[in-house]
Amino acid sequence: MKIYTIKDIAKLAGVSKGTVDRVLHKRGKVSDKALEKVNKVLKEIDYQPNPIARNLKNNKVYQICVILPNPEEDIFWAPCVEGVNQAIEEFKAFGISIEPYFYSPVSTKSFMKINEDILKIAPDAVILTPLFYKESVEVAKKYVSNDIIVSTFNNEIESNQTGSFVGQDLFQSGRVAANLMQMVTQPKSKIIIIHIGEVINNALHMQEKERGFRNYFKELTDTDYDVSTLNVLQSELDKSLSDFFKLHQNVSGIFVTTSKAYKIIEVLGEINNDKIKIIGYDLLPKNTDFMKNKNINFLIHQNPKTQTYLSLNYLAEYFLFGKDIPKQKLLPIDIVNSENLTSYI
Amino acid sequence: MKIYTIKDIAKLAGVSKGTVDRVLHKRGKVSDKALEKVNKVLKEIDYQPNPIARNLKNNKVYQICVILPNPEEDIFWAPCVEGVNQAIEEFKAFGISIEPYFYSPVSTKSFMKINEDILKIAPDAVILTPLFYKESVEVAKKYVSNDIIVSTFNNEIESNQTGSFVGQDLFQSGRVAANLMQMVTQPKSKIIIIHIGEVINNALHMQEKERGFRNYFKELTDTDYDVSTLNVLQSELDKSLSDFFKLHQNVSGIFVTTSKAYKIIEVLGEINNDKIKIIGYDLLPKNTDFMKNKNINFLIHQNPKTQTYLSLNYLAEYFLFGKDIPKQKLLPIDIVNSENLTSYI
DNA sequence: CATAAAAATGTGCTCGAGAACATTATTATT
DNA sequence: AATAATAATGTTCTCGAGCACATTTTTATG
Repeated sequence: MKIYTIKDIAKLAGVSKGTVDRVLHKRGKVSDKALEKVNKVLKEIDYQPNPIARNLKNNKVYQICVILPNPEEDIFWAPCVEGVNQAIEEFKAFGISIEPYFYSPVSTKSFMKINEDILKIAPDAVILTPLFYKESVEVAKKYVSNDIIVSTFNNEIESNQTGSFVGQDLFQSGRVAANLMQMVTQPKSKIIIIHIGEVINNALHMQEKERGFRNYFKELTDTDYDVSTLNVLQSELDKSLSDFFKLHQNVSGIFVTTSKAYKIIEVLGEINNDKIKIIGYDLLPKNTDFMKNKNINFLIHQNPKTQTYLSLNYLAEYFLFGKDIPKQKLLPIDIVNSENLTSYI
Repeated sequence: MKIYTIKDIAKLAGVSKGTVDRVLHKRGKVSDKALEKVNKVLKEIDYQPNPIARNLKNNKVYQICVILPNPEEDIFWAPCVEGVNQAIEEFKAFGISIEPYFYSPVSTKSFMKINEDILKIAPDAVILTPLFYKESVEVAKKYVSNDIIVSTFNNEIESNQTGSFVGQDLFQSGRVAANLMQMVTQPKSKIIIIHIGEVINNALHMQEKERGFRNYFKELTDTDYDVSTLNVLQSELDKSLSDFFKLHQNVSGIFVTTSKAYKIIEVLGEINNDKIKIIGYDLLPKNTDFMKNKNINFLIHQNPKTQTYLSLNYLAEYFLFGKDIPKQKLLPIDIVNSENLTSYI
């Protein structure tokens, strides 16, 4: 394998490297004769500019801001910080500066405040999780009009996003949960979908999961399951759940659409012990603990760490080597049980 | 964020960049006074050499050979070729030359032949799958003594390997299968472990999976399952299986330790239709087809493409940027059902 | 045909690390 | 104290791409 350089091409074409450069970058001022000579050589060889040399001259420090809900308020976001830290370590020697910024997941105000601050910093790119949909669309627009690349992860926004979206197909992940639920319960069972939130928000992602879950059972023509939905605030879970159980007996499966499945066990008590099958999301320590004692049957891993790291990786490779940023990357929907749990953490 | 260069350090320490370089690389010929001045500066700042500039001078083309069983003879290896091709595309501009070589998975002779050829080529690194254990240990030793880095994937060898091993914890993956089997069958069920091979070989990996599978059921004190093992040649499967079923009635689960689960359905016929639960390995087209019509319940994804790509990635980053090669990387044990299948391919 | 204007082409510098080579300072020996 | 020997330090070149600038060639105009 021979690596061709601009100098090689110049020699082969019988012109100077300046001319080759003008042809490669279509900067004009090249005679038809020279153009032809260079193009002929380019057709014969497979020239690819050395990405390392190309970058050397460009000794700019690129700045990327990652805007995250504070993991101290919602531990779900903690792995994202790990992803950020990993990327910081990996890319700092290449002149990529990455900084995390935290807002309160229950306060749109704090979210807007952080974004204003970051607009003033004027980084080269921002990565954000559109927890608050409307506000996110709004700030994304502002960033883009200031030539700041916007990448999103976890939740998508329908907007003229300039970076990537990294996440999961939530509808499909609902179907995955449904398939698992079918496997571990008997036909005609009673199943509850529970949305547990810290605030009552317009969370599209919960609805998508429910849609997928119900869609799967709707397709099963031979058996019919009794699926109902419960929408509760985390703080009111205790009362809501016992009220619900008074009305509905013999529940055999619970699908929790958020990362709060452990709350269910805390309320039901560990006495449940595999009578009611539970499927939830995310490998929070509390969830995995309950998984180890078989109180939670399956968890769907949304891989927040990889989501964050990958988003950063795309931006870094774009800045450093001019690689394309993929518009959308859907991560695998990982099914976790008590046995493959450790292989994911 | 300020990126410090050798020049910066030289200026701060009041010496020339030659002296700084000598300190950094411990090449001696530095007075105590100068050493102290430079070290003081180095202690204050976080200097990391620009990996890009460092590599620029070293315009060597690194050669990596990937030694694979021929995917035309066993389609399991086809994704590995994809992984190789992806790596070729990604790294060729950086001066990393990657070439796949194929041997017959049923012929140790062809394996040895390929390795002799590659020893003559004398690449910088080889990646191989130790399908034939003894022979692999032998060739690995030869490579290492010729200063050729050896990485392995899929199967590990206990040898003075100089590169990485990328694979899965096979014992644990057996446990994963067992947990799934328990979920989809009733207590006291009859379960068969089937090893289907193209040749009767000393395949450690099948045994590891069986060990894990049995280990899980042994731990269940409250219920006891009837687990038996069947070791068959692919060509004799039809007869062996019907013989087995004559002796054993009411089998409710089959765990296939290789990628040949589809063979079982081909023999049982699609009439089986969920009576016998089947768990197997690997997303071969034939397996995934049977998964879509719910004839196979779960597949464990060994991610051969990622295994190959990752092995190459480790080597590339080692050659290009001097990163450490991790000794061992265990990939997640992915559980695949009909719904998350597409998210993996 | 001379000269200016424009177009085409070539040259040389930059980036940061690293090392060969050149130069200066210090020590040893007579 | 003069000179050689050695140690210490500084200077300069390399790598490939890219671009500013210098130089040469071609075309236009009187």
